Amino acid sequence: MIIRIDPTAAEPLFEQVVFAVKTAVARGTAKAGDRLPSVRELARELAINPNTVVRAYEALERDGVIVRRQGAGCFLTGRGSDLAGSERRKQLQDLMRRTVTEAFHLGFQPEDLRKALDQNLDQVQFPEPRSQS
Amino acid sequence: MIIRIDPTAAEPLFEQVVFAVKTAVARGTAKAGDRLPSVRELARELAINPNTVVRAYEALERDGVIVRRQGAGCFLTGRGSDLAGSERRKQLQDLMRRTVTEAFHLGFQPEDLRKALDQNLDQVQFPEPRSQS
Amino acid sequence: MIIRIDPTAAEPLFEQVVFAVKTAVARGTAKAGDRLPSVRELARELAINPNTVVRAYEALERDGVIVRRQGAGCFLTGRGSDLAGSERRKQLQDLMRRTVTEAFHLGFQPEDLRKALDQNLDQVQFPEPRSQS
Amino acid sequence: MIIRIDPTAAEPLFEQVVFAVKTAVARGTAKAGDRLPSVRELARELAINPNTVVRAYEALERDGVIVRRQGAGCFLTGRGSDLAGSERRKQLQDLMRRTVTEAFHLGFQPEDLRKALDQNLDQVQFPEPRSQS
DNA sequence: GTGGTCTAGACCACA
DNA sequence: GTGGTCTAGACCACG
Repeated sequence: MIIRIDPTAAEPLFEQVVFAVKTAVARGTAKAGDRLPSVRELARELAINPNTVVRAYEALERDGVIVRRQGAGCFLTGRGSDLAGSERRKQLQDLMRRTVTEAFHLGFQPEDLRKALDQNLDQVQFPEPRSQS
Repeated sequence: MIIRIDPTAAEPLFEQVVFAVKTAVARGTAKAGDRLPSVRELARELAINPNTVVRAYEALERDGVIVRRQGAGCFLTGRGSDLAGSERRKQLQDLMRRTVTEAFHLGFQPEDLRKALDQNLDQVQFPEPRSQS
Repeated sequence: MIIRIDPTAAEPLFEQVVFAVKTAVARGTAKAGDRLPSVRELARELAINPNTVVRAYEALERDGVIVRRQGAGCFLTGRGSDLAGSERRKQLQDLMRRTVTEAFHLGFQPEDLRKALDQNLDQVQFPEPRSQS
Repeated sequence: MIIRIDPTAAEPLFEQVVFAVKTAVARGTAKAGDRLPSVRELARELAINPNTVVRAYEALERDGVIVRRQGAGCFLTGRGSDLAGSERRKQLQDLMRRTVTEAFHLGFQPEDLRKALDQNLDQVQFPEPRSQS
């Protein structure tokens, strides 16, 4: 898995790592069961503090994206959010509401948003929808 | 203008205020020229420190949403963003990429995102697209 | 980077800091990637309150001159302004109109202004104009 | 003399009035000896508080642009700054240094500044230069 | 009355 | 250690 971060960006480094891993999973670059680089290894690669990597992995485990197995390393789970349905729904709403509001203030029109959404959807490998449920 | 915040939320108080104002503008609840509550007034209403409101209003002015006029008050501008086209474009991409990635990890499908987008677009009063100018 | 301020001047302290940093960048005394003094350090040096430095750094970040990175420090970007062309143009006009008008009332002649402009241009390290890109 | 102000601008109203008068003088729209509108009259015209006009006229008198004669009104002087030579010089330098520095950070090149200066000089009616002195 | 600036001092998040 | 947020309270400038 290739993880790249921009040390000059305003976003905290550990969040950049978290987002990079999530992006890799979403794009299909990494799959369930894959092993993440060790904390020390990734810290060296990215030239950042190991504590920063630890914090990123903690956040990823909290979000259910990885599991940390003592001594063995960190592994990608089959993306599973263990949130209740109502909470999941609310999170999507919050994300989209924020995006739409900010885009409005940037002067975009509905069509711009729909186009941007479709472009980003194209880059993500969604799983086969489970017929019902 | 009604502004509500949640003091228990993780999001900083001043950012909650910023977003509340932006939402009000986007929904058409507040229009260009409208005056915002005074710093002291809003601070009292929300039971927060006046300086926190000041920071929120500063951020809103930075984003071109309001102007602050000493002695007179703070007013909605109605102007859009002053950013260059390339920067605007990049910001929309970042917003949408983040939303799509997070939604993927929450287990949503493309259709869920399209539906959520449309629902949120319905609540926003977009300006008439200017054909020329 | 040497930053000096005059506590007796009418100009707000944080604006003096902002201008001092911008001047250092313009003169080539400080370059992209350079780290600014930490908030506490500069506050101690200038014998002002840390919050005043924070306000200055916030303004510099708003203007795209620096990025502030939590836990790491503040760094010069080297990026230019993100403003749209029309807004950039307007700001230059406003600056120059103000200068010409005030100089007129100070009794200067056009030649004095041209000379003053050239003298100041000499002290600034302008980037190579990019022919393409 | 036509004086117009923009109540939505960030610049304080009284400063806008001051600058409008100075601009009128510089452009030759108003000449030495001309009488300014009375405080009440201008306040009514601009729909602003009379105290704001009073403050503007005080500032103009302080700058030597007008004289206020009890009972008779305010009159334009033949633009005369009573500053010492060194102080005059310093003020021009400060104005130009500020303009050049800000323009640099807006991404302009020396040629842009020279052009902007010449454009603004063209609109100002400079007096015949006194041969020596 | 309004916002603008500054100080003082606290606690938290990031590297 | 760094910056980020929040509180408390002062005094000044503008309308």
